[in-house]
Order: sequence, then C-alpha cells, then structure tokens
Amino acid sequence: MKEGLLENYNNILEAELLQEINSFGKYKKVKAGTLLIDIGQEVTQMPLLLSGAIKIMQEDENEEELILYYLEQGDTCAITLSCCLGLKKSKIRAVAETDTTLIMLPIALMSQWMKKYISWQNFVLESYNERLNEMLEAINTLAFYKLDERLFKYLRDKAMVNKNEIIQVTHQEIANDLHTSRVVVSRLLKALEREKKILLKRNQIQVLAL
DNA sequence: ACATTAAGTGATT
DNA sequence: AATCACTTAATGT
Repeated sequence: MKEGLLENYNNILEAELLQEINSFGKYKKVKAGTLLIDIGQEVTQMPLLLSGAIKIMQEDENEEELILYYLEQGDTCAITLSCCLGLKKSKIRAVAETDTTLIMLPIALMSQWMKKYISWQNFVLESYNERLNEMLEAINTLAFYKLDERLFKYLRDKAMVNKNEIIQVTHQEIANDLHTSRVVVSRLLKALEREKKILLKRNQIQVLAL
C-alpha cells in the first residue's frame, strides 16, 4: 500500500476502494513551487493530498492572481471533479505551496467510482462543499475586509498551511498576492509588528498571534 | 569591497 | 491606498 494512503483515508474510504486507489493511482512527490496544473490545461487526473499543501488560484485578464483556497492533507480538488462531468479544461492554477506528496487518479475512473462506492460519493460531495465554503470565505474577505485585516489573515493562513509560524516571503510577493503595492505592505506589516502580532526579518515573517 | 535585492520612510496625490 | 523618490539594511560574489 502506498505510503500515507491508509493514514489519511482509511477512516473515510472503504477497503476495496483503497485497493483500487492503490493500484490505479500514481504516487507523486513534488517540491514547493511546482506548477501542478495551469489554466486552460487539460485535466486528466485528480489529486488526493497525502501531505503538504497546494495553493489554488484564478487569474484575471491582467495576469493577476487571486488565491481561492489551499488544499491540505486529506483534501482533493473539487474543481477538478467538475472536469470529470464533461468540462475538460482547468479553470484554475495549482501550485505546490510546500513540498507535497499526493496520489494522482485518472479521471476515467471517477464516474464508475461514484456509482460503485458510497464512501467515494460522500468524500467527493463533502470535498465539494468544503471548497465552496472556502471560496465564499475568500470572496467575503475580499469584499468586506480592509487591507490590514486581509494581510493578517493572509499571514495566518500561510503559517497554517505551512505548519510553521515562520513564513518565508518578501513584501513584494505578498503585495502581488493581495493586489497592492510593496510599499503599502511594508507599512502595514510595520504596523502589525508594532502591535506585537508579527516579527519582521528579511525574507521572513514570524506570526506571533496565531 | 562592490553590486544586487529587500525593506523602510517622507512627501504627494 | 498608490506612487515616487530616496535611504538604509541584508546578502551574495
């Protein structure tokens, strides 16, 4: 049995299905920063996360990225699931946020698994629901939060998925993710540091108030 | 020691 | 909150 499969999915998925996953899935190990799928690419596989985290984002006309949500251990990507129902092109971009291990499942198997395994149905629907909720939260944050609140939430989320309160980022990268300028980020970060919520170093931020 | 890149800041809009 | 223009600090060669 593939490493990590049982630990993550034994309680959710039935034994027979786990066997199938084990034999048809491809085990993959990727480094942080790896592009797993890009917008417009054909979706042929569906990921099951064993460890690590993946950042899922959308892109607008100006090539600006918008973070939709993170996939974490035990998650799968619901957007991929819709591709199994006819839509074939990816609407999103997925980049490994940390070093990640996952199992890639051929989408050809999805529809038969949906019929064959109740546990798979549940897993998929539940995942779909989780993704939707996370996206609603992202929209909510974007629409109603002020930039300083968004920034802090961004840092906390990042610390969370990295399982480390010390985050490796530059102010410029944060600015890109939040669609603002580096100067503004630097100033807001300074303010957060004064509030003793974070600690600033070059290329690195420590989140104190998790 | 020098160049490059990241971060901090005042002033202006 | 964005932009400019500039300074200071950290890091690589």
